Amino acid sequence: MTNILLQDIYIQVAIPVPMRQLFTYLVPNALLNDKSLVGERVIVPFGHRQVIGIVISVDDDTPLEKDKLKAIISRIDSDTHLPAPLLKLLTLAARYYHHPIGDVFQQALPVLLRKTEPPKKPVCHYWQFNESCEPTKIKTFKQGRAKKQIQLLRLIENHHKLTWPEIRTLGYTKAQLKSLEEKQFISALEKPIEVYHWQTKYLNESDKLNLSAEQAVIVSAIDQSTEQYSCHLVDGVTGSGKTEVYLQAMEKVLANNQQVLVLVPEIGLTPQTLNRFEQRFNVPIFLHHSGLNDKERFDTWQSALQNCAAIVIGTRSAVFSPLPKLGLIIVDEEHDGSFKQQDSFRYHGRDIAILRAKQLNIPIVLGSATPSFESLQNALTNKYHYHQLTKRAGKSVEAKISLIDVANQPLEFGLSKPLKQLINTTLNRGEQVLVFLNRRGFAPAINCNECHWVADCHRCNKPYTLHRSQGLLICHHCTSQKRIPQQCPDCGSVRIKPVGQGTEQIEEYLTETFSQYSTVRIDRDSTRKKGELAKRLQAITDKEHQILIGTQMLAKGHHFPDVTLVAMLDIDGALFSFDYRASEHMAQLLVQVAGRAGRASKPGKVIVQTQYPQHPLLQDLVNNGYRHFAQQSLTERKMAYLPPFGYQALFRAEANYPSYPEKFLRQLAQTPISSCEIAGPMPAAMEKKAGKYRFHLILQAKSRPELHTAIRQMIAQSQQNEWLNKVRWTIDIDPIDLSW
DNA sequence: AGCACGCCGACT
DNA sequence: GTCGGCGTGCTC
Repeated sequence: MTNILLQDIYIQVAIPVPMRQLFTYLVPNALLNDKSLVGERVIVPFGHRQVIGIVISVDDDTPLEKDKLKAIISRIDSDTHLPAPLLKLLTLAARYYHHPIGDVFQQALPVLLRKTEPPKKPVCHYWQFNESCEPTKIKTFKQGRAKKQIQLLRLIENHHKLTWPEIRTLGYTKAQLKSLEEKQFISALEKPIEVYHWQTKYLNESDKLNLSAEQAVIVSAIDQSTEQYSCHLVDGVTGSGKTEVYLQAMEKVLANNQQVLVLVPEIGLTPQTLNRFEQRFNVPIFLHHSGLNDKERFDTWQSALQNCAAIVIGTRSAVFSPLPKLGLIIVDEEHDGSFKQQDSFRYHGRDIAILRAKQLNIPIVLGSATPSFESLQNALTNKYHYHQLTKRAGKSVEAKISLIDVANQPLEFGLSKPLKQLINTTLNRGEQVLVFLNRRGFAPAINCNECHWVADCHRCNKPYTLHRSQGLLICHHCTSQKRIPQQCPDCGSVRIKPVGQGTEQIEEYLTETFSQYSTVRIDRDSTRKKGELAKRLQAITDKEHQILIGTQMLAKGHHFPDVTLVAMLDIDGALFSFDYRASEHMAQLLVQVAGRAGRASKPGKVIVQTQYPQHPLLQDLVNNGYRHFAQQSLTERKMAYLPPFGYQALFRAEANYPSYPEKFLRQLAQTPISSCEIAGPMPAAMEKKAGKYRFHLILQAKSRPELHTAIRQMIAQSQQNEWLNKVRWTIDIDPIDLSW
């Protein structure tokens, strides 16, 4: 390592370690060329190993001791150079969330960029119906027994072409595909992905709908601000035509040869969304979600970067797609909690999207039937353009919500008599019923009827959930499993019984009670298998089932026009939660579930079972609707300086011993800071989880700058904290779930 | 997060 | 005697 060969060029590199800093390196003369280093990946010596880092900036001087610096080993020169705006976005995000910058880059980039060898240029593999094969051969095949293959063939026929990721998401295997290919019903095609250029036939006009007056106003508002930042909140009930607004807003942007980014809450929604977009636009569309493997994700990333993708549809992390010609961002179901990452780098996909739109000077559209209170507040104070879609397409009416008081009446498996009667009459009319219970498993606990012993998970100190179909007790907090005990370990009694109801139990009960009808359950357990969710949803649409039971999975995206009765069994928990957001989430869930049901000719009805029918929150929601409810809650939050009127940060610390996290946070709370309130340290609502003891410290300020200054002071102080190395700790900016 | 260094227990 | 347990400290 001689310094003679080195020119005075110092680069700041983001290294994948959990440290809130950049590392400075020298660049040997031999590695300099006319390409800018900024945004490039480099291999650097780091401690006793070599790692891949990303160059954040280039300087010609450094305050560090120059002879202690190391030189980079090599540059990974390829076509994976990060565009400057994305680099800036990630740097800003790291600063805003006070998260280690190396980790921010690592999480935002596809895993394959962690490797030195970048995979080759993506090609698009797809399967197409073979027009030249004999119709008679197909006819006989379709009457045959290879059910899955027949379904798949039909799908490929209907879609003209399907790619492997799409086929896999729909629940089919490579084997089934190969088999169809061997029979020559379909053929595999591949083509290199090309740079996208606007073409006259990019739009399928025949698919286009006429806009209502309300919709037209929104579209023209967005169209008028294409060259500048503007945020549009589209507040519209289910079926009011939000998607059509998105599509027509995208039209101008695509015609302008720009790219569009669409964020959706979960993968469950992507195939549908893709379908609708593909029918309208003849442009390359790429998906980005957790169902893709590393190669596929990299393909999307690369295609976006090379301007081969016109539209990227994806979940939370798609907000970091490199889109050099991004012209519009759409965040669908913006209120959805899944936009917030709930571990390590706790960013909010929607908020990053807004930051990105501001940075690029482009419009962004947030859509929801139940906007988050933050967004509503921004709309009411004119930070966002607020658009309401009040009319449902066609003549359908919004479902009416009514309450059933269950405080003084016996329940059978969680269902009241009047509710059972309603279910019965609805089924007899030949209509479908949806029973909603946000608790999977058979029962949320089991206990001993003699000594009141409860089976608790020892790692979390919380009751095990009984999963009877699997014959197991499963802890929903740490996923640990245990056999069901035959005897009470305390008193030896065999009278061990389930307590309370979960979806599994309700399904069993309803199947027995209404045995002439078919029942289907939709929750994480019953849809674990790939394609199972799509299959069950299709079966519901095909009216194979009359009774639908499910958790909040049922509240997302899908519409069930033949469901005319929605029953919500247990929402009381949210009425008395210490978490001030619980009621917001309850209201959103209720309105979302209600929106799943009914159509013009058959309006839906929503029944909520509650012990507290007079509770002001419920009364307000039922009588005055979501928006009034939201405004009431916002008034209350304003008085208490709660978000969005105050700004919060949550420090979490955990360790294997209960005293460490508390001591660490107590010392952290001693940091001299101004204009911020500190609450805690207090044990987390789940003090013990997966064997670790957890404490919280909440910081609250009346302005963001004050909050960030205080956090910076506390981070600086934490270096001297004597318990620092005994705990793991993280910062959560704008925390949503305070319970863990 | 890795990875090395270092200082104590149960093995051939 | 030493293999390896994981506590501690460092990384431009």
